[in-house]
Amino acid sequence: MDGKRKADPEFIADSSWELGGEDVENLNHGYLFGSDYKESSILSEFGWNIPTESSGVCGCDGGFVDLDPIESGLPVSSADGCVLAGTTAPRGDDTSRSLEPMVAVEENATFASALASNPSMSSSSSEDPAEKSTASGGSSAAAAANPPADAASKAKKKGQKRIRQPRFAFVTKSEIDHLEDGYRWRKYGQKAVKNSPFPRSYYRCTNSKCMVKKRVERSSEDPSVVITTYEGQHSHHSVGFPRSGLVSQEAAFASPMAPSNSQFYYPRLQTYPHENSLSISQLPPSIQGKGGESGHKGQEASLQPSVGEGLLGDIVPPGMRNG
DNA sequence: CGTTTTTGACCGGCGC
DNA sequence: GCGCCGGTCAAAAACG
Repeated sequence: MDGKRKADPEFIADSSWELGGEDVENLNHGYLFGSDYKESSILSEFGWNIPTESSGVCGCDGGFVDLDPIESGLPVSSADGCVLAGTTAPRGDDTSRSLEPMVAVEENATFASALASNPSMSSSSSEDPAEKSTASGGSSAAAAANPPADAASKAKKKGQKRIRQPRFAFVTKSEIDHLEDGYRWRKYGQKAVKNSPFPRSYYRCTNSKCMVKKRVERSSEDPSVVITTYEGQHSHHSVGFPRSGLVSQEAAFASPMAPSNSQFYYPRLQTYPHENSLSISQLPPSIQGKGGESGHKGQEASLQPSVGEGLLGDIVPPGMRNG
């Protein structure tokens, strides 16, 4: 009707990156970044200091994969199978705009923790436009006070092009779409994705002052893969997330995946026996290829500590939790 | 009763 | 210029 506010002019709608189909099968835990950014840059923007050395979270050789989808054509996978997905490689269809940084994580949790280990960041990163000031419209919930972002205001101007703000995408193998990350989110929309049978869900932080948004979708190629994209930084503390099972899980994951020199550690994963998902590495070909939807948990159960409800744990980028 | 989810429609950008 | 698509809003419904 009348007032529909248009999308924020502030950010470009670029959801171009996508997981490489089969390549994703190997995805266990790794990090991926679009060619546009370098991991450090991206992370920095979010206030995350993740070591980009060669060791990543996973035990694989290269936890971090700096991919250049565009040029290489992507999906990259490390020898160990760490890997990754490509980002926006021009699929030919349409969206081939920009890439977003992507991180692949194993089951839900890992990356969260990893990131969590680096708490030093101020949310004052440079531009975190309050995402969209457009929100002014305020939907029902949060829109109340959006960060003053002057820039945002300006950027929002119609004539101006939105500044593309860095986004951080995580690829997780989980049956749960919405992984817990310590913050409360309110779903404000869902849309069918063109090349995927799975819809994409849009979430916004419930904190009235926080404009952080999150996009969650499943890979069309591999239903068991969930792609979570964060935008913006939280301007408040997290509500807290479950930390039970921390020890055991941590240990379990740590061994196999955490490199000794890595700063990452696998934190607390919560175990939800019934909800659990599968470990990527152990996915049967059937699923990997796209076998069937991941319908029920337990399918493959897992040899690894499975985390049931998607728990990202402290995934929240430090910068986002500054409050 | 308050909050969150669902769902259809609208807006803007981009490609053709 | 037109059509497609992603992203968001907002009213109603559902849920705790």
